Amino acid sequence: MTMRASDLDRVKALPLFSRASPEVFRDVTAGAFLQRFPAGTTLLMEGDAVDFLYVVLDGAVELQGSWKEKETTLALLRPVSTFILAAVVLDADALMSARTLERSEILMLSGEALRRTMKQDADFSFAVAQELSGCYRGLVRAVKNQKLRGGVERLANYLITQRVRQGMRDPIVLPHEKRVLASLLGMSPENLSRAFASLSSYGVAVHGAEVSLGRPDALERLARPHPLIDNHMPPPPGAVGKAESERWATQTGRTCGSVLG
Amino acid sequence: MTMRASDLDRVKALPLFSRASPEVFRDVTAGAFLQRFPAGTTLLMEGDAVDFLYVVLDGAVELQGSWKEKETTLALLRPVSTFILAAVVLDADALMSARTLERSEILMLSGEALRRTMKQDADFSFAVAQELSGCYRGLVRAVKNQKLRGGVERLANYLITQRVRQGMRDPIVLPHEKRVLASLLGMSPENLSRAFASLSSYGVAVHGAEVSLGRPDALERLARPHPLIDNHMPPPPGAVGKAESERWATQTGRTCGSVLG
DNA sequence: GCTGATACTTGATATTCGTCAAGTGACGTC
DNA sequence: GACGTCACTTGACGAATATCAAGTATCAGC
Repeated sequence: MTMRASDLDRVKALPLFSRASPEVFRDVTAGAFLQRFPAGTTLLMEGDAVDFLYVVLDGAVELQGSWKEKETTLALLRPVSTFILAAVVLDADALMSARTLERSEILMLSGEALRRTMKQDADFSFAVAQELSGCYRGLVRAVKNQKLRGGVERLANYLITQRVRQGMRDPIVLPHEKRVLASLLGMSPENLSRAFASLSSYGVAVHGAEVSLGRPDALERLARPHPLIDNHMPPPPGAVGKAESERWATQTGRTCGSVLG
Repeated sequence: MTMRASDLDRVKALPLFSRASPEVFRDVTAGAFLQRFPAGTTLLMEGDAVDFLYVVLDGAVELQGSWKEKETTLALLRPVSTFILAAVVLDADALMSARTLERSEILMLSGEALRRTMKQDADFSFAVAQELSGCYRGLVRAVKNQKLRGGVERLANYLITQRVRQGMRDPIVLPHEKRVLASLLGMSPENLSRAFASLSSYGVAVHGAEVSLGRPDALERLARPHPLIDNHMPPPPGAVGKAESERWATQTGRTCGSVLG
């Protein structure tokens, strides 16, 4: 309801739907609705039944997991991204919570309609499988990043990835609060500060959310970015999904959440 | 070639294929071949192009990722399991290496045939999407396990999961070498030894590959297993896939690798 | 301009974890 | 039966990381 045509176009541009026939797109968006949420709203709790496929059209969403009073960020989503596709396909409970980091516009598509459409249209099913494959590979990268690298190395690679995504501009700007970034990188906020400090000897200078990579070459020798972990990409010409991203191996997209930042 | 009918039956029983029509199953297994490998054989290297969907029919396979001379185990596979489905669907390079831990029988299905069949049959495509969703959720669990728990906690939960899978028998038997287990749990072999030692105060006694959980209740209070991380399951009545496993939320299967052990 | 809240930083300390080194034990070969 | 290999264990040490505490900075609201 109350959905701009331009919003629908942006959804249609997602790799999930870009090759779908008009009928399939109509079926899948039937009964969909657009909703605005303030910052800090919990959209979904771990363990909840999942009835919708969510699409972030504006704002920012954090996916997090928790255990024993501890929380960790699993992914940070910016427009245009979908999330919890896997739970929708299996009609299962959510494995992570989702909360808005800013005031956000979220499109909600009926999970039941999505599953029904999949069973009727092989091409659409295939597109969903491709999307899921991209998400899966994003997580494989995340596990490798987490298990093989130390905190400083994760930060260094994060900065290099951001530099590529932001079109090689020099002062890159951190897209999220540092405490959220710390959680994504798997460290305490205090340690993130110290990690930034220890990167100063490689030319990194921090001023608020602006980070200048003074000597990218030196930083790169430390970070040792690797295409099978970091999935660099050119600055998004259009909305690109994880599946596309994974196929070209030199891009990364928005769909399903940039698990590595 | 030289494939027993019972082998084909076991493949057909995989959730990926169990609901497939005879024609679909014929198409997907066309040109497939069965191969025997000795222990320690590398089936696939990180970065290699992936031409086949692999199915472990006998033996054991380790999936690992590497960076800068370091390696880590991402999953351990026992029969009947498939692997690198995501790379096959996207026709992309492998993000992990695969090597046999024992003498193994591996069935190799043409990736091209699989993709072609998916585009022709919506039901099969849907089954693939379900399988991928299960694999994705397995990885989400793995990331949460890795980021939220310490080494001893990961080991304790691993032991509890094994106990459930092995039908609550008391001396459980570790299904893999301790060094491999250590890599899966994200710690050094030395630290795994120490972690076992520190669990002795909770009743855990180790004799070679046999581990007795003397006081499971005490261990459980330390481990705090959680259904949104650990995916316990009854001992496999038949081959069950990650998708099924994820749907019922109280099972776990073989397909795509038991990422949590 | 003051004030409170919040994010961030910095230091001190404790815990976890990896590495190096030595030693034990099981197993297979000769 | 002696020997070598390899997995595993144990101890000592250092590096990485978390935690607690205090201090700084920024910003919104009064």
